[in-house]
Amino acid sequence: MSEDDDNKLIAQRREKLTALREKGQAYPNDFRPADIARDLLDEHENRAKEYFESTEIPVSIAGRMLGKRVMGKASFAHVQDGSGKIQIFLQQGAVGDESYDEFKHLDVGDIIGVKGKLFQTNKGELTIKASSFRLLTKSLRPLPEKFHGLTDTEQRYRQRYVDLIINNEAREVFKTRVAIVKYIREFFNSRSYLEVETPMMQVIPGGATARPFVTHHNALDMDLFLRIAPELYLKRLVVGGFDRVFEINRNFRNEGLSTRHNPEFTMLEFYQAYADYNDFMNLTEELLREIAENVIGSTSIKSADGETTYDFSKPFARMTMAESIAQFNADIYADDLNNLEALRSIAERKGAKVQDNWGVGKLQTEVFEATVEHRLLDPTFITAYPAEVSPLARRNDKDPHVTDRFEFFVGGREIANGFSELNDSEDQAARFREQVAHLDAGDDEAMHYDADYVRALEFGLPPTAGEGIGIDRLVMMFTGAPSIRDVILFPHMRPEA
RNA sequence: GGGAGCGUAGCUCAAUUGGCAGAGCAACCGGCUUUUAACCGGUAGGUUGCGGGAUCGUUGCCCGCUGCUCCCA
Repeated sequence: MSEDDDNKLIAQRREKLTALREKGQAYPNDFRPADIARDLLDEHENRAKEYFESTEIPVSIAGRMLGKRVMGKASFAHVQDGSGKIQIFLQQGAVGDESYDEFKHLDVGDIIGVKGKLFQTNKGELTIKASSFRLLTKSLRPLPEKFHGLTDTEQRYRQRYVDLIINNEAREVFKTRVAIVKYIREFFNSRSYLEVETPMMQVIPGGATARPFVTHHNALDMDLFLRIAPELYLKRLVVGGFDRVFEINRNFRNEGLSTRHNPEFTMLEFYQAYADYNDFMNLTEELLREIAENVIGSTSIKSADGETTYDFSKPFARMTMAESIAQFNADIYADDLNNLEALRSIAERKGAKVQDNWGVGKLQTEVFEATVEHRLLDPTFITAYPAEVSPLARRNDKDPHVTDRFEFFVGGREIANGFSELNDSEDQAARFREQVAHLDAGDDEAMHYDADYVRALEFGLPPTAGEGIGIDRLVMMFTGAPSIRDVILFPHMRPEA
């Protein structure tokens, strides 16, 4: 945007600011509110009107003035602070002629401090009857209209500060996000997990299959990659003896933008020694049900379009990938899922991607993603992912072609991915070599060979379960947000103009 | 990367077949001492996203660019 986009409205307010400067300090910082709106409302909202006539409750508050209503010699407005908003009432006789005249010339959006006492209006609203007020910060830019608010999605994302000032729902979504993250942190802390931080800049981008961002370290004159996952570092910590660790932090993936993809997003990953993927399905179920009950306040979660609800109260469904394909595709025979030729024609028929060098496991996964994933509405665990698409997961004892892995779905979207960790260093080395072959064949999402990680495994990773949960998608699900941009404060946008 | 739609006053939106670009809110002036989308009267506010083209004439038609939204890969 240009530096000079002033219009007449802004020019008028600049004139008011100039007048303020001439009178003294235009940006004072010596007002200290003793109260916040939410506490005043919680404590006094339900009192009888008469209570305030016999009991004087002196209060002071500071915040942004919204909804100014001047009616001759008396005025109402609301003051919004970080906790909420409360109404103020000014009478010319109470604040004085000069001060009242100043109030009449305040603009909606100005930040003020108010002192007074509580009372209840005839309409029953708890209100501060002002004895005095002060302009603390002049607002130069007009806010969006009070009734419709700011609806333009582009401006809501680019100027999130305006969105937060004016749209209560936006504020609530982000407060819910904070509450969910806080709940998760306490959930793991109370189970003796250590919260750790691992590198954002990695020499070898590992732990997931995705294209990384590249950056450059000048002093070392070498390229570094922004991490696509913390997984391999967290498991190194389990090798080091931290039996239970978790990290909530940013990942970066160099992919397209969509309603479900932001180039940087927040991931929860957690690892526990002497546990397996079944233990983690149980733990996940416990965590999500508790978030629904304690943060959202309901185990039936509304979909983004409001037309469906997802039930978190009953046990989450669990089935293998092969079972789920059979369940949603009456025309696919179970035996064909293990026959490369048959599977290839099924995949083509179902509109899934097919490449010549793909094996049974990859093709099964493509068919699953094309025909099953979007239909998994109520909370569902899908297990037994093919080893071919799970290079870091432990093979199943009975069927080495699949792994002890699950993904978790709600509303047709993947929320979590967990598995018993592959702690056989020789198998891991072989799987890395397989990935490198894909990499050499031109698959720029395939994994690199991480020799230090294999070395760590050679020291001995105890039997361990691990899992990642995408926090942004989790918050979308719990808040019914249609786009990931609604749950990220400052989502990535192309530059303006 | 491909397709469709959108971009008009600070905000929310109009503008008939291509014929003077308008309303509500916000702002400014005036009135009003319990309003809450306050109310009443008046005033002012525009490079119609950017650039080109066709036309006597464009917000509207054509081309290019740009940002956003949705769908697809």
